[in-house]
Amino acid sequence: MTSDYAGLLRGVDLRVTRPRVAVLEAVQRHPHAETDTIFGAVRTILPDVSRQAVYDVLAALTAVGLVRKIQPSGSVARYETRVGDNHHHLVCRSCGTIADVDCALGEAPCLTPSDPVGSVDGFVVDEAEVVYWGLCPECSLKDTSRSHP
Amino acid sequence: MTSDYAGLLRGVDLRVTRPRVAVLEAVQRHPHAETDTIFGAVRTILPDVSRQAVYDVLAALTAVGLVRKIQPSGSVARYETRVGDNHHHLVCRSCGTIADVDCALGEAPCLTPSDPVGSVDGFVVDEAEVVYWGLCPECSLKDTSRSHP
DNA sequence: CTTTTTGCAAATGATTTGCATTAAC
DNA sequence: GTTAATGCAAATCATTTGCAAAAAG
Repeated sequence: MTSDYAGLLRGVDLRVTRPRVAVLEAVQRHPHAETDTIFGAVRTILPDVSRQAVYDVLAALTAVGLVRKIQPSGSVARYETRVGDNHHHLVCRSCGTIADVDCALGEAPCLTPSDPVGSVDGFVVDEAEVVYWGLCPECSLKDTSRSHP
Repeated sequence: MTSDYAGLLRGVDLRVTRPRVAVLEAVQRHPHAETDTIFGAVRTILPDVSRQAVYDVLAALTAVGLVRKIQPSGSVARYETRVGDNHHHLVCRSCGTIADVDCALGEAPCLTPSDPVGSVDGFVVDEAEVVYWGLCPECSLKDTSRSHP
């Protein structure tokens, strides 16, 4: 487990502050959490951090690549510390749960989305983002074939 | 070209109203347009439609599948009339332009995203949404290797 | 005529912005 | 001591909601 958060911050030339360490830890512990959850988790450790500080920290961490921001269609922003590898997400239409997928879905091979994948119609593509929509295990048991929760 | 908008509406049991026809036509003429653009286009035909009516119409049309709503990470909602086929999108990081991609990117095969693609980690997946991020032809000429516009 | 749509106005809610204060280095 | 981070308050802005008026079938 990478838990030397201070070291991570220094490694990217960011000042080590308690809010930053707390946010990093919160994101690590709550993968795919939205800001509100992260804010709550941070507050249990540092009761005085402001919501804006959390936004700012998340933006800073995202900018340097220590966390990844994900935001499937219209939903609120979510964050994860798993970065660098190119992985995708499964999103539950019913409860919003997100799970990681490595790259291949069943038999289909992935699209090698990391570094420059080439050009399409004159576009220079540098990333392929894949979101799989469906129902998570719990919801698919409940909702079997019904229209809406 | 499908331009029998009234017929399309009747076909899905939606009442034929001028705002609806105008919105359908506007989305047809401005693929990937955001609500504001659609609103403007509709207003050139029907100067009295309200913004809320446009939102409502778009929601209704989306619900019955006459238009598709797309919303790449955090950006505003956009709409297109190309529905039913499973196609993906190229999004320009710099100017926001969106282009359609059929399914394969260069050599990589697609992931057969339309109907049930199976289950992953207990998830029942019904759709794979792919967004290719990069620079459109114009922007890639301008921005060649510079950090930010 | 009955039900669906539209218009209007106000609310929501996540995120951003500007500036003074404070903490890191 | 400087510069970068934080706190605070107010602003933004797309989208939603609730209800009365108008139009479609």
